[in-house]
Amino acid sequence: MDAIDRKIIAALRDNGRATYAELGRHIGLSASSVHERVAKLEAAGVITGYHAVVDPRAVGLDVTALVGVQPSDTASDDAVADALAELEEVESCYAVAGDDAFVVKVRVPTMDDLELALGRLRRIPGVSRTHTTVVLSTRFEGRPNNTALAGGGTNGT
Amino acid sequence: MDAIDRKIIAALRDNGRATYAELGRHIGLSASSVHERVAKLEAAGVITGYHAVVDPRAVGLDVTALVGVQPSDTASDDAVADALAELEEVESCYAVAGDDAFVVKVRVPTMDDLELALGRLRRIPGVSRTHTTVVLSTRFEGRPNNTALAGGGTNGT
DNA sequence: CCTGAAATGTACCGCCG
DNA sequence: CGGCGGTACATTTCAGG
Repeated sequence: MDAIDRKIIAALRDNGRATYAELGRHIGLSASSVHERVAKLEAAGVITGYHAVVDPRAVGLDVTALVGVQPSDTASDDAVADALAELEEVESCYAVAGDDAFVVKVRVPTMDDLELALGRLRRIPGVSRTHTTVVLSTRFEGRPNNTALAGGGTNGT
Repeated sequence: MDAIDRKIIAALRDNGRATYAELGRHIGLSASSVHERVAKLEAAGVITGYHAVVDPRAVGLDVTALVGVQPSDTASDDAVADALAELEEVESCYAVAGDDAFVVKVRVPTMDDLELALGRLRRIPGVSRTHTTVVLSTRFEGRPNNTALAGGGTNGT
């Protein structure tokens, strides 16, 4: 993982559909070399996938909420996390330090759906309490973070 | 925005580098038709971009935290949001209802860097208080949510 | 890491239902 | 209007050096 890999990663994070030829031109490498490096980055698990990003509101997901989930002592965290993963409305799930065991991001079409989703959350065996923070607006999200990339990386290999 | 568009969106969210030919085969449409539909979805702002997803730990971002930010009364929320956007460590920023005005997701290499980042956060003019929740593990993140896609769409046009 | 060449895919055209 | 086929062009994806 050298400076060229970091450039490739930055470029692909910016435009996941960039062609290898395009990347090569931008970096000063042949398309085949870029292809080979990308394949290695994928195989090494550095690049985990490519995804189209869809405007949530354009597909009717107008309500976002961050929900703290507090399990009762009787349930294992893993079991609760698995149950959370079953709920389609739960987009992300973090195990956290602090008052709650998990914080999840929920996205639903309407407030009514949020109420339904929270009901489903609370019906999960072992969930004793939820603490909901409604998102009023998303200022920015999933922005590239090159702190480590620029700083010269760790050695994954 | 019909059922075919929704299939295309779902497929591209799953694999953002899928070729038009591939999408066409999977859906039962010619590559040119898929190309035209995707172009329209991009122009309409439904698909906002394509991005490679990088394993944060593979690039040395080992620490994640959710930070509630409480501005003082003297600063406008927009000014604070702009200042938050200046910090590279801040990956996402949500304006929220509740005790805090914003919740931001911060990613940094180490705990020391988290301390530094929180210091920078608090030095933003108008930020009076921060409340940090350290993420112990990311169970899943940015998962597709087809609640609305499946449920029949809104009319963006 | 590059060159070269065959297979594949894209992008744009007019045409059709 | 949306979908289809065809074609020149670009890209991918091998081989080998």
